[in-house]
Amino acid sequence: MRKTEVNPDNYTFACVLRACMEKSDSRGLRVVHGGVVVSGLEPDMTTSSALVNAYAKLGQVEEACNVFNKIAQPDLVLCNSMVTAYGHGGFWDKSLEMFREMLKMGIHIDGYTLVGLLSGFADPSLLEICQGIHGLCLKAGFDYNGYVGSSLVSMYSRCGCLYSGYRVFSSLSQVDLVIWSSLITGFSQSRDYEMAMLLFKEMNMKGVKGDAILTASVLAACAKFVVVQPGKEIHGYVFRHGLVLNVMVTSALIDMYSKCGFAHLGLRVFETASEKSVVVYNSVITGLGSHGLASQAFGIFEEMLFKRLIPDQCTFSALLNTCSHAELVKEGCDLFKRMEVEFGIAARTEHYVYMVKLLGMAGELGKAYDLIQKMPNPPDSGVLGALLSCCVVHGNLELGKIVSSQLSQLEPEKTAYGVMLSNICANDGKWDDVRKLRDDMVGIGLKKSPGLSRVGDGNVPYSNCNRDI
DNA sequence: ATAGGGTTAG
Repeated sequence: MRKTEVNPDNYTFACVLRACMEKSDSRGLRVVHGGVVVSGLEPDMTTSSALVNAYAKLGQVEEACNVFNKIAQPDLVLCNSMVTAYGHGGFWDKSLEMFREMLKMGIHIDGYTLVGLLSGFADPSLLEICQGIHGLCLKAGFDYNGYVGSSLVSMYSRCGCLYSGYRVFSSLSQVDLVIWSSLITGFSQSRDYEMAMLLFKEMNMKGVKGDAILTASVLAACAKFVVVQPGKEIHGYVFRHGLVLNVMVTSALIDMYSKCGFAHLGLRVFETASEKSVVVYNSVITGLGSHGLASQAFGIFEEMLFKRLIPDQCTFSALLNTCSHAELVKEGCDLFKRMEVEFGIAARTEHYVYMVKLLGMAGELGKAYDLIQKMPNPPDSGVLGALLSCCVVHGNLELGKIVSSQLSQLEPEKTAYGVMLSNICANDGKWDDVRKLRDDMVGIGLKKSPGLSRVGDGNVPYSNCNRDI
């Protein structure tokens, strides 16, 4: 088009911007934005709206805001885009402010406005505001709107109030797949796995067929709760409903089998899959690695490189996890270096956790401590906690004291760290030190609540189960 | 030209 006489107009740019958004192409987005600026076209609602959406989707809310501010009299669609941009960025307060601004300007809100606004609320502390918005949805007559309905259901589940979500669900006159999906996913994410499975069955009985997103989500619930039987049934469901080719379903299946202890079944799903994404590879590497099958996991990584797939941070999490399970210290250190040098991926907190576990469990506590000192950001409780457990395993009281004092500064009310430290003394028979440490905890008003574990009997699924048993 | 549910990672 650029090589012909035909010039792009605002709508052309909006279409191309949408493509950049769908492809998550930040560079392309900047280039097209540049094209809009130099095209000589007046900044208009259509392109601005597309720009706001694209920047927000790629996490650049500030840039979205800049675009928005250049328009003197934004219309409904442009305002909706901005409300949604703030909502998706997690800036619920700014989203709400924008919403109020719209009302002040006399703009009549619609379903898009409410969906955008609702998407920003994700914390139990915001429940009252959420209820207010819910009230507004009812008063403005949007209770028939399926988009608003599903947003309300997932908003309530994000705020930890799932039974309010269930009431919204029950009040809807038309229930489609996405609304079912919001509800079922909500229950499985709130750890109410049994309810999630029950609703999934009920949905199927009503003749609604699950799609890839919902099926992957239900499989994730099976993985989280370590129940292979329903997982297998859903594997059959996947075949019957033609979902085998979907990479999301494939990775969820691999993960489900691996988490339930059947790494070989996960591997079989992997081998028979025709479509394989980076996530599919990551899932199978994680599964094999967690079962100590390091050489197979490395083999799959090689295959991935051979197929010219680009490994991501998660791939290296999986690989480092593999090394720590198989006590492969040298391989782990090499991979940690390769990740940055060869693949340009900066080490994140979880990568440091794996490295600490790898070095620490091998008895290289000094090296683990040195590595932590070199972290770009100060270590959080996850990294330090990993190091403290290694101190317990190797009976290193000296380092254990240093680490646990750093931990108690980060999380003063957590009692487990003091107990771990006292266990080092107990293993060494130093009962006077044990008593002193325990007395100190009581002295500052800390009380260790006893641990509780529950085991399923093989037929009855675990409820509230602890996977470490 | 704008909406809703989302697989892998401590």
